[in-house]
Amino acid sequence: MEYTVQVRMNDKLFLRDPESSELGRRIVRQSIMLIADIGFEEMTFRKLADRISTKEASIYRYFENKHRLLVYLIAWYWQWLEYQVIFHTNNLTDPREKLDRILKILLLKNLSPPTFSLGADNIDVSALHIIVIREASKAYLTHHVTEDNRQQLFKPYKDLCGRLASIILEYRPDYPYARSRASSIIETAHYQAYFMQYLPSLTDFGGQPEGLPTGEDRLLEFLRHLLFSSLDAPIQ
Amino acid sequence: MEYTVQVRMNDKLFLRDPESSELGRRIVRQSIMLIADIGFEEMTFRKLADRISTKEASIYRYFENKHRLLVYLIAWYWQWLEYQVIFHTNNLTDPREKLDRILKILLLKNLSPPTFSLGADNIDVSALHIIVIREASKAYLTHHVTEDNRQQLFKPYKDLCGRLASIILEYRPDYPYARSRASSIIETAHYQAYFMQYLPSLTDFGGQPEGLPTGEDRLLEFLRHLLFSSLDAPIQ
DNA sequence: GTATCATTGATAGTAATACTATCACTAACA
DNA sequence: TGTTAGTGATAGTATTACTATCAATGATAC
Repeated sequence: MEYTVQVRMNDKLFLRDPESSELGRRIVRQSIMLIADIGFEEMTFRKLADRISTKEASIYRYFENKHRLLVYLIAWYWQWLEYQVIFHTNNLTDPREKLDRILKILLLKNLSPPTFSLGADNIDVSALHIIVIREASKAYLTHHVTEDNRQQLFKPYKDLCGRLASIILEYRPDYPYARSRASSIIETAHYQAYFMQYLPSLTDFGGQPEGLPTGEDRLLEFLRHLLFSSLDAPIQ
Repeated sequence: MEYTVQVRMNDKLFLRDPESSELGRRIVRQSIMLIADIGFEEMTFRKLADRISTKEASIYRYFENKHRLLVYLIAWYWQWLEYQVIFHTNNLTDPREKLDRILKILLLKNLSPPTFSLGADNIDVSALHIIVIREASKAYLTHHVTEDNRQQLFKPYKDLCGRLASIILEYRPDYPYARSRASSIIETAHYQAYFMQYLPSLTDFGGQPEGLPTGEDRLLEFLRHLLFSSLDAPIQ
């Protein structure tokens, strides 16, 4: 039996629910491939329309504009990731283990099999992960953050951070920066992954000599050290 | 006597050196005001030209395109910041104190007086700081990072991170993640400052009740704790 | 079976953007 | 006095980010 857990997306994110039609699903799935491929700035609704043999105007019936489509994809990813977190930490009691597991999930390691991937069929989560790393900050680093935030567009990200923060507090109840710690470890994970690939001199995970741990593994080690050193240190 | 230390910018960043003419300087200074005001996406060379009473084509004689102008501004900021770091840590011997000082500089606290501001006259560093927080990542989160990187466009940022990394190693010679620690603390400083202002629920620095430290002060405390807990923790 | 309704295809069009090209003018300089 | 660099002024192009309209289609309701 296959479990596919549908994500309920905020309906401010779209004009017509893309999961409600075949065309809508193609828009979402193929936009992920296209953006991962050529980047968000270079992606246009015309190129996307050509790719899925439809018309620009049809895409506009689902998404108000390009930016909303990006926000939709990112929001979907965070909801998917929160589900992964819930799923993989559910049976754990030790908060340290939970945090450790979450770090791996952030790097898309030890994924649940596709059977359990959230949302309907065939969303390429790896491609989406690439997009999140390179484009997610563009979702909120805009002149209209406040308005977008008022429409709850960033709620999935906030929810994930909130969940992570509460596990941090399980581990260390008197830690005074739980929310900042949560958001900063997530951002750091993505930034370092990006730097590792494109600006490796900004990291310590550059070359991968034979027999040694890969960049990804060392990044994970770094994040672990970063997170637990801050949570284990005395306050003040 | 006034010291103005000229920044020598990478000449790949511009077509004609904007510091070499009055118009060029107006372009740089007013673009800072305009971008800080309306955001990078909304800024156009036409609006900028109108603002300084020149023509679009004249701006294109200095900067190849909008993105290069952004990269130029960001690069200028990093060079300015590195100068601040050198200046303010020069007389210190204790690496811990140096690091502490650098965190303040990252938040633009305890600035050197305008007398010592690097570069020619009247660059509004506070406005530029706002731009760096909101737009700096757009300088490298592009599809053409690799090409831009090959042209050394990000050298100022790398230099700053390198300098910070070497001070980290002064403080803790066997710390294995000096470069990643350097880049991540800088990114975290900016992200948290942004979140604090626009998405405060992602931080712990939201409301500022009377008599308590301001958000900025608590952010600084957080960064201090984050940095030193990681550098003081045992490895493995 | 027919009305109607929602969805898409197809075409067209607009305002703005991101440039490029050209040429005349001016001030500096050689 | 001639040359040149820099700028102003105007014009123009390709593309983008949309909006509008209407016909074709296929499903559903009666």
